Amino acid sequence: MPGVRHLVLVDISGYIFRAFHALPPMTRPDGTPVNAVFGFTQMLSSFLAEHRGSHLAGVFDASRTTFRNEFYPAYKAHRPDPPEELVPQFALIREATEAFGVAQVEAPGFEADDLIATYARAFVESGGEVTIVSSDKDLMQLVRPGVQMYDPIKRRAIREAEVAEKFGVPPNKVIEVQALIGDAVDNVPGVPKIGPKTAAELILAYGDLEAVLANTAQIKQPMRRQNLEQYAEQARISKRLVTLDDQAPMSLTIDELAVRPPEPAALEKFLRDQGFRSVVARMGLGDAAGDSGSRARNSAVSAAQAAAAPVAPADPTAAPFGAYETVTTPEALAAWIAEATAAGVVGLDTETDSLDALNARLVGVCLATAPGRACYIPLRHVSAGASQGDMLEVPAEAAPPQLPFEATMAALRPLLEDPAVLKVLQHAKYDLEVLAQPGNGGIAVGPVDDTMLISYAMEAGKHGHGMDELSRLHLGHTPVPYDQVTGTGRARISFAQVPLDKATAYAAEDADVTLRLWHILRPQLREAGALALYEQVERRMVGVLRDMEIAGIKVDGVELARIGEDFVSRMAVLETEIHRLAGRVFAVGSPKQLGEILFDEMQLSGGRKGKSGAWGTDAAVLEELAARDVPLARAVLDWRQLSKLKSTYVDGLTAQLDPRTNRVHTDFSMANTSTGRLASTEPNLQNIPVRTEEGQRIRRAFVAEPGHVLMSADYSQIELRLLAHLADVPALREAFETGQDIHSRTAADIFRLAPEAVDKEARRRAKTINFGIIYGMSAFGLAGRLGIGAGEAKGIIDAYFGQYPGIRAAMERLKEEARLQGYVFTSFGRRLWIQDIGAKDPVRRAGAERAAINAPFQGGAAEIIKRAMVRVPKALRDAGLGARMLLQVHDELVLEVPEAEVAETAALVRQVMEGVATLRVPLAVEVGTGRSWAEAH
DNA sequence: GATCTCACG
DNA sequence: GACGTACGTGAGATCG
Repeated sequence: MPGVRHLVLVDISGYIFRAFHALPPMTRPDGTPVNAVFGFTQMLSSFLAEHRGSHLAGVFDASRTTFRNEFYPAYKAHRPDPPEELVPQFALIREATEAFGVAQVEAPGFEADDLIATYARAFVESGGEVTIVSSDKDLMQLVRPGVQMYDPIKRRAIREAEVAEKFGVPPNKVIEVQALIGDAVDNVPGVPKIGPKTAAELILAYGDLEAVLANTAQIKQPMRRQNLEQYAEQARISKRLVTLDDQAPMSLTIDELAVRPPEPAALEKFLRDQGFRSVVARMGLGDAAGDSGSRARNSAVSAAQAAAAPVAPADPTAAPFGAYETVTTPEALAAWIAEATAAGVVGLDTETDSLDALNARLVGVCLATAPGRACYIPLRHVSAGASQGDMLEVPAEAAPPQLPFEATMAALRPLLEDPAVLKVLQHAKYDLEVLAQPGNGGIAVGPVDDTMLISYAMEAGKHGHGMDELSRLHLGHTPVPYDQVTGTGRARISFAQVPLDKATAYAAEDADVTLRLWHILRPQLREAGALALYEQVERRMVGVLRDMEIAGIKVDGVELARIGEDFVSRMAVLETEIHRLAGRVFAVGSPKQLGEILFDEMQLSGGRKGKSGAWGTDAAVLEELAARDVPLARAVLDWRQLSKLKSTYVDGLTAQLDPRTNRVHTDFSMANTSTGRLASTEPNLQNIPVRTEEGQRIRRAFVAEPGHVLMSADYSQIELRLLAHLADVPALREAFETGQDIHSRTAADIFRLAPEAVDKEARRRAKTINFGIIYGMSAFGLAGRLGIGAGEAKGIIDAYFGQYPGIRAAMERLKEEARLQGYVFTSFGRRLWIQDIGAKDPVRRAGAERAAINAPFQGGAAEIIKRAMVRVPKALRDAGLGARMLLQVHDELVLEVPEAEVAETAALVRQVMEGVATLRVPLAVEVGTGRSWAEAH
């Protein structure tokens, strides 16, 4: 607010250590570690963008010894030296502070905390307000009216309520409580056996430390009373140690802390020297903010917004919902198009008769130009009574009045393709595919923002990203449910049959909600540190995946049918055999009946009941029985394999085949996984069989068009490379750098074998543990998988951590980070929220900790391949090559390549894929080609 | 609709 | 001392 004096005090010394431990290692191109510097610049830039005060200072610790050591020499005495990787960062952070134009405050003999106390007091006395940027509990004693704290990592304010939650007492009683508790890390002794709960209880009961000490006689617990009496003096010393001195010398006057604007050129130079291009872009410095298209858009948007601002600065949460217009005249249409063009940013939604974008018919289009202001343009509605079959030839008098399709799309095209008008959609890929179809206008919509992806870029794993959920979350509004408009089950009607008033209420609201969400979420990208991820990865993936889905992949349906017949006849033989071995006829596909036969009727041992009380009969159980010569188990395993392949792949894929092209088109979902991976549905083409001979036959049915081959390019050991990078394991780095077999190398290291002495079994064990590590596996889990005792497994794990000590530390760091913040980061800065990390149930919490360990590896790999997917199509175009990307399977890209261009394409694809990230280890890509996917692999 | 099972990385 | 035990997905079948 203008006129209010507001001092921001940044506890830089405190922040440095926390950022160093919270962030994954990062280095400058010259090898200097810079993760804390990066965290600091990122924090400072986003904090300052949001909360610029009138006065600003960065506060540092000047020296290790302070006035407290004079009366208590042990205070903070055995603090370890800062980690080697942190030392060079101190000076850089000073430079950063300078570059940001932030005044620096320090004083010999005083801690940063004392200076913060001093400046806060002085500033409040002068009538201003103070925000302390820190999460240090020792500063919480300073919170009071006019003084608040702000936790820069959790990004939340710390006021009286938060302090009371932490200490159980109000801020003015914090030092009393701390005096009793002490602090092991800082060597503040406190009173033995008194922890946070007891201390708060005592202080609440008696008022302060001296009152507690004066009334020990009343304390019922003998040990507690005795400790309080015996260590009274120690408690008094503790109180002096934790009490901040608000009369420290002030090296700068308050006036000298008045905010001065940073010098952009100096700041940009500093940031570029560190390689922090994303921070440069985020701060709008220099010319790093994306391609020319987005610049054109940005300027157009800001110009339009500036023009529109005095007219309708509608609050995205406050404007009323529901007053929408149905557009049925050319004049109204022209007015909406003009309004949207002038606004520069427009909410857009399409209504269709199918969720399958490639076969959907466009039924209507919605535009939203401001919160609460939206319209629906019906195009292909039919009479409510018309059945689906009538839709194409419905009598003209039966349809509601609406604009003609072709002319309307022609009128909309300039708007939808206007590079100066940003189109905002929820789940843009769907609408873009619909509109790209020739029968639906054949419009190439752009530029586009996608609220679903904006949300996903910031909060993957925290919640879903569907429109209804986002609307409830951010707007506090539940949109009209789709089912309420069309009905459900047998009574469900096509959207084309929905009467125009109901259709408008539903459809225009979607566009309205989408635009409102954009107004709220888009500005958050910057402060969430997710802007680069969104702009450079997620946003560009929309078009890439649209093209892949439209391309599809060819499947030999005739071959599939042959395979199916073979499977059916073999299943029949097996079924007869199974019934004979079981002694009676039963449904082989029923796990319930199978369990009863094996464990009740045949009385076999080794059965396990699940939580529902049913016998478990999964493959692990049956394999165990088969190994004990139970022929029924083997027969069922064989039957199940064929059954799975037949129903899911032979029949499932056949049903999805487009009969005109013999291709299947999957739908890649972009915002479903908690790790940043894609998922593939209807059909899922990311789980096509590969591991068994029978499964390979399915894969052989995926083929290239004549004159082409399929090319498979997959990242070799990408997650283990990320492990070597993230945990910085010299042995693993060396192995990857020199192209050794990573599992053999691990075997040699942990079993202490000469390289030539590593046999298959040793390698297999090492492989199991290597993968187990990135899943957070326990000794128990390893024992189960290796079929060895828990003791032996523990020995192997100990040997592993002994050889690769960085790994244990990295695992602990990830768990701690997740516990502290609720999320972890990938190496590329994506935030992945970990569900259940704060769960009371220890089993669920342990599961969440494993997820926290796995997430950066799975998520990091996902991000690497996404970056490659953004670059490969452009590289192919630039090189004049005719290959198309068809599929992504987590670490693999499948392309369809003209036969004559195989060698050139392979080299280019590999070069792009290997070059998308610079880790401490090289990326390696293996490329194969063949007529079928099986051969290419 | 919940549960089990199994296909993939 | 007991608990349960490797991460992330999607699809099909059975059963209540």
